[in-house]
Amino acid sequence: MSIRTRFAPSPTGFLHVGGIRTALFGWLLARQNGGQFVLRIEDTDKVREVEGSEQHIIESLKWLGLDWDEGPDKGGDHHPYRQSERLGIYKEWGQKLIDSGRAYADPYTPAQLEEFRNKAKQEKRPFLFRDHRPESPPAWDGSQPLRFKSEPKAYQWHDEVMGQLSTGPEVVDDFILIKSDGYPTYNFAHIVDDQLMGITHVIRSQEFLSSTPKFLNLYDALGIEWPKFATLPFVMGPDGKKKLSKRDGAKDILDYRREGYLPEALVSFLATLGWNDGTTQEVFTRDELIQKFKLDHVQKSGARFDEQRLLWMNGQIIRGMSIDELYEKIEQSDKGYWGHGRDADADYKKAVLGLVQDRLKFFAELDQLSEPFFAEPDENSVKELLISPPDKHLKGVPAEELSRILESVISKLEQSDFSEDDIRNRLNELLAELDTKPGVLFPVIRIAITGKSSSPEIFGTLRLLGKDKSLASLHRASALLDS
RNA sequence: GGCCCCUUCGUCUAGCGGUUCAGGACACUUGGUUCUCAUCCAAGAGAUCGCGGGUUCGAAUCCCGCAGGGGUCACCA
Repeated sequence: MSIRTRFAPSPTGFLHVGGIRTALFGWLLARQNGGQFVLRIEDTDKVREVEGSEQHIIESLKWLGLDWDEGPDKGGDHHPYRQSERLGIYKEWGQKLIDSGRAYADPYTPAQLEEFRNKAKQEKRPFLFRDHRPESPPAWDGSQPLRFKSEPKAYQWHDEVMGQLSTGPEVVDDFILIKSDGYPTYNFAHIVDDQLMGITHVIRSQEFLSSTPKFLNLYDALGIEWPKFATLPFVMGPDGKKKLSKRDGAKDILDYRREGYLPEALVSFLATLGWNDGTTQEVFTRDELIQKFKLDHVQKSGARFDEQRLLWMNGQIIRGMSIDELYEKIEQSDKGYWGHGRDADADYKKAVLGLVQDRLKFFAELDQLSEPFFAEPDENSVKELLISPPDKHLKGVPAEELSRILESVISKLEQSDFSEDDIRNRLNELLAELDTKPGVLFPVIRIAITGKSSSPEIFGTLRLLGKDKSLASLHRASALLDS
């Protein structure tokens, strides 16, 4: 039988890395077995719904390359894929349960319920709704909540990640199937839909673990065979204590796109957050993941989300690309990353990439790193950096000395054909002639031509800037020192 | 509070009874790559495997307690 998994977010805002990882694992499982991945929107809570969420979720998944075979935007054999469009189905299934004596109308008001709860609390015993089952419940007319009539028993089941699990009958209680507004609860709707949609593996995060026995009781009442369960541990926030949440500042996954992270990096990072293939491999391509991913290698404990590691992984992938690949990626993502170089010539931009690739960790840094190649150095920065240099080699070198060095550089480079080799040779000559250290000469040149205290290596930078611009900048710096 | 889950370097993890006084990666420190930042390469520091009992010739690995953390007990998902 072919594997079918689903990702079933509720449209209550954006997706963060936690949600994406759940989607990713389901997607991987489906793809590696030639199965299907279904996207279902669980929009049964009209109060919490946030407009535009569905589109946002779809965009996030698409960006990461997690494609689905059936979903609200593309249909499928089990449509519709929005729960709000399936209300008739839930009603029908609710009726089935009433008919078989496994559901009843809940006659209590919220105030009455509250009273039951308080009383239980005072008596220091757990509250169970089934202790208050009405003797002769009213006929269900849709205005009352429809409740599941549970048959408490101890359960034992297998979880693909957590292993063997068990609980006693005390956790199985009567819960609401359909709310008084006519919408089903998650507890009911997901079971009906998973069944109807032929979902074979229910992959979800840990907060549902303790509800599972209730679900099992409902599967049994409906005569449905249990699917396989895979419960994923939480992705923890930076403090390592609590699960990552929007409340505590978890970022929208599309923020990473904005900052110029690569989907390949996010996918690899998220997959290895709580999973590994047992080797020392750290970065995986999508295809490798599809091939190697195993649910039983998933960690049981929560993993902290470490943005440092993501940054490193993104840099790794950027460095692994050819210049043409890198160029295309940036063009496709957002030309705005170029900033000052937005309108420059493609070949020139590629040459710039050749120099900055090694220090580029995410695309949003590109403007800052590449600025010297597109804009004249800022005079104030040049002045500042030469007169009170943070550079340890330059510290204490008198202005007259710097001025003298700059003039020698100018006269030396005026004779150069500005090939990289020639520049190197001539500057090496100059080092010998002036009896200065590279630690002094090179920073002076760097500051003069870039206005920055750090930049790519000096010979390549000079070559790419070209003779005219380089000399002009050197002249300007020299004049600044003299003034 | 009841129930359930979890517990190896700061972080992500390898490890599934012996070849491990615990291996890799991120981060950190130091050195090298004519200069900076970065990359790359080396090296270094960093975990008495939550604690206490067992079982065993032998335990991070099996069993039992305890502690700590988390989750859940909604007409939210």
